[in-house]
Amino acid sequence: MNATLSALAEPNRLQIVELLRHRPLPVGQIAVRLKLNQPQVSKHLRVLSDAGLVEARPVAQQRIYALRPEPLKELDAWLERYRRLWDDQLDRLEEVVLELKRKEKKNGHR
Amino acid sequence: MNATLSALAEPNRLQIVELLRHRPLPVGQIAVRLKLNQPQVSKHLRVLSDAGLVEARPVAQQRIYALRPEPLKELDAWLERYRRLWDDQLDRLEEVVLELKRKEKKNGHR
DNA sequence: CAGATATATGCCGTTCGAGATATATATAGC
DNA sequence: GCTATATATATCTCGAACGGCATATATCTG
Repeated sequence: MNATLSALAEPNRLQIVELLRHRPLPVGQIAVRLKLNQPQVSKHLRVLSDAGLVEARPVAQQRIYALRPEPLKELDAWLERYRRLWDDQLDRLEEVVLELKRKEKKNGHR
Repeated sequence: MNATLSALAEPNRLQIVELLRHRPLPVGQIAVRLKLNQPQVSKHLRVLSDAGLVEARPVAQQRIYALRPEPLKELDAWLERYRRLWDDQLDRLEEVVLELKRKEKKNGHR
C-alpha cells in the first residue's frame, strides 16, 4: 500500500503508469515518449516493479514492461472505505465542534 | 493529484487520514493516539492541509482537524480509468510480445 | 569474435523530507 | 496581566531520492 503510493507519488513514474495503461512498451519507447534518459526510466521502472505495479518480459535485448493491476486494485479497495464519506458526512466537523463545546460547559473543561 | 499521492505516501500521514476517517480530532489527540511528537503532527497536518486532504476549525486554543473527501474523490476518479484493466486484459503482455515477434519475422527487425 | 543495440547498475552531487528540540503565538483562567 | 495549555513555526541534522554520466551486461548480427 505504502509502496504503491510512494511509487505513484513521483510525477515521472505516474506518467509511466499512464503510458502503460494503453499498452505495454519497451524501456526505450518509454524514454523517448516521456523525454527521459534511459537510465532514469530503468530506475523508475525498478521502483514500480518493486511495488508490483509493472512487470517485464524479455524479448531479445528488449524488455517489455506492462502494468500490473493488483496494486491499483488494492488502492481501490482502500478507497472503498472512504466512499461513504462523500455521501453522508454533510458536515461532521461542525457536529463535533458543537459536541465539544457542550462537554466543555458541562465539565468546566477539566 | 500528485500532492494527494505524496501526502498519502508518508506512513504517519496515512495513519492520520485513517484516524480522521472515523471522526475529526484536535492535534493533541492525534499526537497521543499515534504516539508522535506534537510538532511532527502539526507538520504532517500542514502537508495534508496543503493537499486539501484535511481542514481545521479552531475551538478555543484547539484546532479540530477533519478529513476533506474531495482529493480522495479525485483519486477515485483517476483509478476509474484503470478499473477496466482488472476485468479484460487477461494477459495483454503476452499478446503484445507475440505481436512484436510477428513483426520481427516479417520486417527482418528494422 | 567484433560491433551494435537495449537495458541495468554504480557513483556522485544536489535537493528534499522527516525527526528532534527550542521557541513563538494564541487562548483560557485566575 | 500572569500562567498554563494547545498549536504552529523555525532551525538543525540526517538519510533517502532524484538526475546525470559512465559503465557493465546481455543479446543479436555479421
